[in-house]
Amino acid sequence: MGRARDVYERLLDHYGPQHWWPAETAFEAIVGALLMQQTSWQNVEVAIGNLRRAGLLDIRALAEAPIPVIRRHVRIAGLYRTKPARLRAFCRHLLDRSGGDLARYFARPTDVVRADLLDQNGVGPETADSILLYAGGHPIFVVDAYTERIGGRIGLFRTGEYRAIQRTFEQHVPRDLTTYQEYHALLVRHAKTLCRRANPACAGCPVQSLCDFGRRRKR
DNA sequence: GGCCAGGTCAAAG
DNA sequence: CTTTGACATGGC
Repeated sequence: MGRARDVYERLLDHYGPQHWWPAETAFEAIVGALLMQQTSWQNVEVAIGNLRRAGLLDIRALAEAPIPVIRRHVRIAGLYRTKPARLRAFCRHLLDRSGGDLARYFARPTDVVRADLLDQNGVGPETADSILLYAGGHPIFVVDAYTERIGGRIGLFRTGEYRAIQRTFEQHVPRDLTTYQEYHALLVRHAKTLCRRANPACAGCPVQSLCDFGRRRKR
């Protein structure tokens, strides 16, 4: 067994299941993923609440809404000059791709959907994989800044290349939807509690000796 | 006040 | 092909 899997067990033991992504529906998960970029979840939550109250948490409604209107609701999530347009364009794409039927949209091989997602403006590897994993039910490992930082720090991989990091996890962790969802969630949870920035005292850390911030780990 | 947050994209080197 | 800058708000 690889260490990537061992780390997972420890994080799960320590924090328990996280039940991510915090979204009611698949579409909400998509909106969240698109808004989440480079912002805090708290702001995204507010933005989504705004959209919901305005009746815009709906593919068709969002696809037809004027940019300034969308902007008013999601401004709090930052990057308000790019996110609203990307959000709307994405909805329009979903519509003419599958008539807004998400189940149908995702009902294709993972690589095919992934490629289609990456073609959309504002959708990079992480956002695409988050959407696949949390909205589409596709078992694919999400690599975010925390994954790279923590994983690199504890020596799970050397590279900084997205696909390579992803492969590392997918090779050592059973290809299971819930497991992938939990692992990602646990890494975020862990980063937010103990491993944020350089934490000199990492006592009580669930990955303990592996979580050695500020110092190169010896092999 | 400065730095950062669950990135992405276009322009340089 | 790798690195760098811009994007923008809110919280600590």
